[in-house]
Amino acid sequence: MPSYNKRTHYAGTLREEGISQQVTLNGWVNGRRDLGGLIFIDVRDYTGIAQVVFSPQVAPELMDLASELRDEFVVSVTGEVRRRERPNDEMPTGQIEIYASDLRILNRSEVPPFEIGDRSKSSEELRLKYRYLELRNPELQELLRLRNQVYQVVHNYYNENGFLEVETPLLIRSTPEGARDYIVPSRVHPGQFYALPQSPQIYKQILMIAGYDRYVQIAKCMRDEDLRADRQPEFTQIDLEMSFVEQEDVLQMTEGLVARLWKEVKGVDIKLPLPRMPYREAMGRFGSDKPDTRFGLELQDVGDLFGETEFGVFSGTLGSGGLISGLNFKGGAGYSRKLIDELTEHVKRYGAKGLVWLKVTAEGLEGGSAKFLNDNEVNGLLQRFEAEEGDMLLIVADEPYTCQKSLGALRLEIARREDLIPESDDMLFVVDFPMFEEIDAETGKPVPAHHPFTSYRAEDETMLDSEPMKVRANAYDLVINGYECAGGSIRIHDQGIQGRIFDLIGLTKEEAREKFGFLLDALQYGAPPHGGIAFGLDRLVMILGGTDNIRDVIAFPKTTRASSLMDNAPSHVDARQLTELGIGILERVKE
RNA sequence: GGGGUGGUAGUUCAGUUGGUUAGAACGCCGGCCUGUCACGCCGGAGGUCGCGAGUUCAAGUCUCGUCCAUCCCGCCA
Repeated sequence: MPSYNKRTHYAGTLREEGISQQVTLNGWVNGRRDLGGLIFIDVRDYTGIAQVVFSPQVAPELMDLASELRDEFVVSVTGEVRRRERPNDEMPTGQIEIYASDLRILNRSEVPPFEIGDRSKSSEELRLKYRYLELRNPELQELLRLRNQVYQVVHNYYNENGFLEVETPLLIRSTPEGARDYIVPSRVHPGQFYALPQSPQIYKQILMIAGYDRYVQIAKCMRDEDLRADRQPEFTQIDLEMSFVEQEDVLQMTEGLVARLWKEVKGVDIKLPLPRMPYREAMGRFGSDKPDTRFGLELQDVGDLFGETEFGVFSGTLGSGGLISGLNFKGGAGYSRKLIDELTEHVKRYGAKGLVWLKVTAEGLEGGSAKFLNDNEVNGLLQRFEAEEGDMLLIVADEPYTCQKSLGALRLEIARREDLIPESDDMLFVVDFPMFEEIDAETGKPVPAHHPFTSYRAEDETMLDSEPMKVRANAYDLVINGYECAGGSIRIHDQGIQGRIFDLIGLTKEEAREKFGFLLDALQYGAPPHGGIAFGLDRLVMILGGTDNIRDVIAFPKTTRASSLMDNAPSHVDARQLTELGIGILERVKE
C-alpha cells in the first residue's frame, strides 16, 4: 500500500463528463485563494491544472491542513468532481472543480525564486540557474512535447523508408578541419586525446561503404565555437545517408519528412516539391544563402545603370569588379536621418563601407548622394525599382559578396522593424552551392566551402583547374523561414577524383592520409555512390514551436559562454585527475 | 577576439544635477474574510545598489578595471 492515494486522473483532462466521479489528483499547488472559510487551490500536473475546493461542509477536518498549502507543495487530493457554481471559461477544466475529502501533503517547497507560470517575468539567468523550476512551466513543457513528437515522426518516417538506425561513437579521432573540437583526454594513452564529434560525417560514409544502404541517427554533435540565439555548443542532428542516389533522391526524401512533420505536428499541408533555388539566385535576390522568402524587399543589381557615372563611389566600385545593388524600401521616405543612420550602422556591421539612400519625391531623388546622379541614372533607378513617391532606395556598392550579404541583412532588418514578416512558414532548397569559398591569398589554392568529400557538378569538371570558383558542388541546404535547417551533399566515391580534389586544395598525399586515412582506405574497397543530409533538429523544433530561442527547445541548455548555470559546468577538476591524465594547466598570461 | 544592451529588496523595475533615512508593484510573513480564479482588506519584515579600485567633504549616480546574462559581427569544413 502506498502511503498516499495514487492518481486516478490527470488534472488537465477533467471535463464535465467526470461530474460526480470520485477522483484523486497528484501534483503541485499552482496558486491558492484562501477566503478564510473556504479555500481554493489549483493543482497542476503534467497535463494542466484543475481547481480544488476545501469546504467546511464537506471536510471540516481538512481546513487547517489546507491553509498550510503554498505554491509548489506536492499534494495528493481526493474528492468528488462537481459542476462549478461559477464556471471559468478561460480554462479547459473551468466547468468543474473537485470537492476535497482527503488531502495529503507529500512534500513542502521553498518559496520559488520566480513565478513559474510566467517566464517573461524573470531573467533568463535566473531561470537557467533554476532550470528544474522553469521546466515546470507549461510553455516549456509544450515545446519539449513537440520535440518528442518530432522524434517519433523521424523514427517512423525513416523506418518506413528502409533506413537503419545506427549509433556512431562519441569518442572519436580529432580532425583539424572545420569547427573547433571538444577534446577528451585518454587516461590509457597519456598525452593523447579523443574528440567529440562535430557530426557523424565520416562514420555514415563508412556505413555506406559497408553496404548498409540507408542510415539515419538522431545524433548529438558538439562544436566548440561561439554561440548565438540559434546555436548551442551541443546540439542534435537528424543525420542520414543514402547509397546509389543522386541529389534529387536526397531532396525528395528530405522534403517528404518536412511535409510529414508539418502535417502531423501542425496539421498543415506543405505543397511538394519545394522550390529549388540556385545559390547564385538566392544571393542575388535575397542577399543570403538562407533566404527568408516570406516577404519582398528583393535586391536589384543596378550596376549596368552606372557605366559612365560621375559618382566616384559607384565608378570606383565598378572599376574594381564590385557590385552595385540595392532594394526599394516601399514607403520608407518618412525615415528620419537618425533611423537611416541606424540602417547604415547595420550594413557596416556586415562589412559594407556605407549605405547610399535616396528618397523618392515628386521631383525625383533626394538624399546626400542624389546630386552626383544625372537624369538618366535617376530615371533608370526609378524604373528598375518601380519606385513611387514616398519610397526610399537603399544602395550598397562594394565587393560583390559584401554587397549582397550586407543588403541581405538590411532587408531582414527593415522587415523586422516594419513588421513585414508573415506568421506562415516558407521553405525551399538552396542548391548549386559553389564548390570553393575563396582562393587562399597565401597558397593560391581554393578553399573548399564544405568538407573535401563533396562532389561537384559533372558538367563543371572542365573548370576545376581554370576557374575553380565557378565550379558548383552537389551540395544543398534546406531553408525554412530564413533558418538553415538542413544541409548535405553528394559525396565523392571515386578515389581518383578524391585525389584530384586533395591535389587542387593543396593537400599532399601525406597530409590527406594523416587527416582522413581510414576513410581513404575505405574508399579503395568499393565505395558506392552516396550522399546524405543532416537536419538541425533543434532549429526544426524552434520553427515548429514558434520560438526564436534555441534554449527554449533544449531541456538543459548552456549560456552564450557555454556554461550550464544549473550545475556549474564546466568546472575545475581534482589535481589527481589531471595527474592521472598527464595534464598540467598553464597559467594564462594576460597581455 | 570586437560591438550593443542589461545587472538596485525574493522577483520585475524606478531612482532627477553626485547630497537627508534608496522607493513602487508583485511575492513573502501575520491578522480578517464562505465562491475565489491576478481573490479582497489591514499590518509587517525584507537591500553587499554584480565585484574591485579611483575621484570627491559626499558615489546607486562620475572614472577605470573586472565578472555574469543577453543580442549581433568574426567564428560555426
